Amino acid sequence: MSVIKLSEENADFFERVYAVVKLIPEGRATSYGAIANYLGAKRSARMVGWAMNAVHNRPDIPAHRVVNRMGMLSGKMHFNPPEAMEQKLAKEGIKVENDQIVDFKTVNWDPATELGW
DNA sequence: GCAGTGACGGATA
DNA sequence: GTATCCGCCACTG
Repeated sequence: MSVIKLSEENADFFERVYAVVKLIPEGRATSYGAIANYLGAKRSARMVGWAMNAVHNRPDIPAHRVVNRMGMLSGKMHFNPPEAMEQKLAKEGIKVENDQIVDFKTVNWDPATELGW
C-alpha cells in the first residue's frame, strides 16, 4: 500500500500472476519465464519477479513454487525467513539442494502446457 | 531528469 | 559447451 504504487494495468498483471501461481499443484514448481509466457509477456520475465516482490501482501500465494529457469531458489532471500522457501518445497516433496531444485525438469509445471494454452 | 538496479531469459561470442 | 552481454519494464536513489 504505502510502499507499492500500482497503476490499474499493473495491478491486473499482478492478479494474473497470482492466479497462475495459485494454480500450481503441490509438489510442482514453475519458472518466471513460464508464467510470463502464459501471460503473453515472455520478454518480461523480470516483471513476473517484480510481481512476486509484492506477494508479501498476498499470504495465499505459494511463491516458493516459483523459481527461475534453472530451478534455482533465486528469491529465497526475500522470504521470511529465507529458509522457509526450501522448507515448504521439501515438505511438498520437492527436493532442494544447494538452493536449487533437484531434477527440476521433473517437477516443472508449465501453465501454458498444463492448463492448455 | 538521469542512471543504476532487479525473485529473469534468451542470444551471441 | 561455456561465458558474457543485452533486453525487458518498473522502481529507487
